[in-house]
Amino acid sequence: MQNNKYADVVIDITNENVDRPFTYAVPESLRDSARPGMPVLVPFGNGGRTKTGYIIALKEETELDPARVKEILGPAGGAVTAETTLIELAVWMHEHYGCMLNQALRTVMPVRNRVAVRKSRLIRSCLPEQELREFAAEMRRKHRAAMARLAEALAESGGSLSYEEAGRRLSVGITTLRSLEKQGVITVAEGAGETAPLPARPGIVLTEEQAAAAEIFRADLAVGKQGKYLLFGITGSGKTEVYAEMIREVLSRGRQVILLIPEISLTFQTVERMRGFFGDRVAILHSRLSDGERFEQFRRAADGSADIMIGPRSALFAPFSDLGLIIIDEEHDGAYRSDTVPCYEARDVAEKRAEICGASLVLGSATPSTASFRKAARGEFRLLTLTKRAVQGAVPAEVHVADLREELKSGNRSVFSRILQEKIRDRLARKEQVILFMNRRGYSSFVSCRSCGNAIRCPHCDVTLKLHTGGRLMCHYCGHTEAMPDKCPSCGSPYIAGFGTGTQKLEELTRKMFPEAKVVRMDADAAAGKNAARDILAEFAAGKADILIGTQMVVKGHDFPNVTLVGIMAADTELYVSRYDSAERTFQLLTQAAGRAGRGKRPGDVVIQTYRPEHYAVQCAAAQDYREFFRNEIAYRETGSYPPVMHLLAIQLSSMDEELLTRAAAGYADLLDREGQKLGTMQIGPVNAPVYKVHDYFRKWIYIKHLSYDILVTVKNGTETAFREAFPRGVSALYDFS
DNA sequence: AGCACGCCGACT
DNA sequence: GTCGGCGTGCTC
Repeated sequence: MQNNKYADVVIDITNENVDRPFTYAVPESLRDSARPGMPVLVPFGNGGRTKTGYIIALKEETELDPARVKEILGPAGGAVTAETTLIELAVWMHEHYGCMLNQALRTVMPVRNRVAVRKSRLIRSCLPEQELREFAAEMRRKHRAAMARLAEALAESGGSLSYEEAGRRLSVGITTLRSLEKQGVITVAEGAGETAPLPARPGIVLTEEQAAAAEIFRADLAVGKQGKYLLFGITGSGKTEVYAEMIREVLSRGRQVILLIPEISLTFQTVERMRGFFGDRVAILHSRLSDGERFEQFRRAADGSADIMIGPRSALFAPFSDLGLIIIDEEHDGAYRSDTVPCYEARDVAEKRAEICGASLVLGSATPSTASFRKAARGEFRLLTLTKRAVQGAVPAEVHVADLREELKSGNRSVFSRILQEKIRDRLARKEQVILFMNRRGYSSFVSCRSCGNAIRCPHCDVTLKLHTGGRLMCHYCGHTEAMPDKCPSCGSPYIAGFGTGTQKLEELTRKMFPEAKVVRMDADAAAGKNAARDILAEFAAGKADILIGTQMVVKGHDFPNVTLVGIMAADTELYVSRYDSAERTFQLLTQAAGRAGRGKRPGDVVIQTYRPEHYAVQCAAAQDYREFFRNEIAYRETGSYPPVMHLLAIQLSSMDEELLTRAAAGYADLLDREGQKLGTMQIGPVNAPVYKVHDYFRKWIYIKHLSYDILVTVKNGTETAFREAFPRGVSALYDFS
């Protein structure tokens, strides 16, 4: 039976009117190769213009008048045919996120033209090229350290080591080892080698806990069960080794694996270790690959020359033919949420893809998202726990909370609490290192006039300008800069000054307070300047500086064994942001920052400075008690009817015309009200976005809540068209479900 | 999204 | 008289 005469093709045009399949005839030349998931060129419209489309189904007949059916012109270049399972996934995304079919298809197509235009162009952060170079440098350092350890071991063993012994010393896999042997660096003892071909057995020894977690997974696989797991393991408990063991199990059954990581640059270590374990069977995606390089990585997944795809959320769509496992590392990370249409959450899409493909799902974190931990608590995910540090002798840091209100009362007006000052002095005396974490870059948080109180604002955004060193004022939302004026623009008074503290001012204050210390700073400004990120971090890692000051950038991933003190200067900035998940974000940040101290064998200290020491996010982070945090947080979500207890549809309306936006938002709210009456939704808004104007665009939000996710999708689909008809231009709407 | 078809104002 | 405005309507 030749079921391929006609094809259902979704045209790549983003418009509701054409958001459906069109039937085309498959030409003789494509009868063999046409498959669902294939990108094709087709004539479309009265003008017969050529458009790209995606075959989503093949069929033998059509009810259309044959004279009206046009023929596919040929395959569209530059893309790999998607797996049929990915088409199913795209259809699900279309329904689940209320986006158009072509948008969903574009998202799952293995290679497409880059369209990743951020909807809010925030300040450029650390340059990716620099990040990559920095990682390369870090890897070289790690390699050197490993070689030193190995040399020591070799000397002890009299020159030859078994693979297993060498692997244990180095904490690496056999593939690495083989290449070392080739280079003549090591000699492997007779008969000690592993004979198994790929997948290579990772040359690691699991701790009891790690082995137990891996064994639960293995036992499920052995009886053909594709489970969903939450691997909840404290910082340093060795989740990566467990992943490696799980991956090995799945590969040995001839199936493929996707490993998602939040950002390649910050988890370079994980990537390198996986490459060490599994060698050239690993394909890697990252943001700096050219289209051709991306294409190559996806092609390797499609043609079977790679079994493991590691990358950010787009790696989720790797075109594997028999996907057996999806792992999401650091599953709580915000980078797993797409900020372009469709605004999908990689965790949820991964769960769906795993279901479609009959694959297992593993989410891993030291601070699981409230949503995932709730699923584990309700038995939807199997909870696997790692409670002990894998490194022998590593001690968890001791956490101190400094109440900044008390400091002020006692007359301490500096940004350093007394306990932090004391501990910094102690570390300087002991030649140990310190990280100071400050969540605000720039010099001052705003500049205002002492005479009239006027604060200088960005002309394009609804925020104050931040003072940076060199007398420039900068907008952290749109990047606008201007010179610091010498008198108040509104009253002419010369008494204008910066208030509040940013990283640059903190650097200055630190130098003043600890003149003997060598201080370096690492934030978006420093990383973009001539002192590139890698130089700063390399300098610090090499012990050439005593104190590192930085934003989030310094919190993630980096491992500095000589750091025994972390100071979190203002732990509560996030808590003042009106988002239902700000406590969760605060807790995660504090826990992660605390994890930077005491990575080695020396005991570490963390000082959390805050105006809200009583807040449970601060308390639980200080006590390093995730479960207690979860209990508090889920209770808060229940009382506020927030996700994951109820589902939330956030509709963002934006326009350059404020008056039009106000009318459109009111009109949309009416529509939603009428629709919602029938369906029993809760509605909030329209309200102005927390930052009302960005880049000259005004933004308003409308929130809809309901216990049923599907009801929210129904509401969206039932009102969108009417809204577009009422306000055809000048206002854009963005839909975000959670 | 585009492009065609279709009914009303100021220009060669 | 015709060139051209952009309001509906359709695209396999």
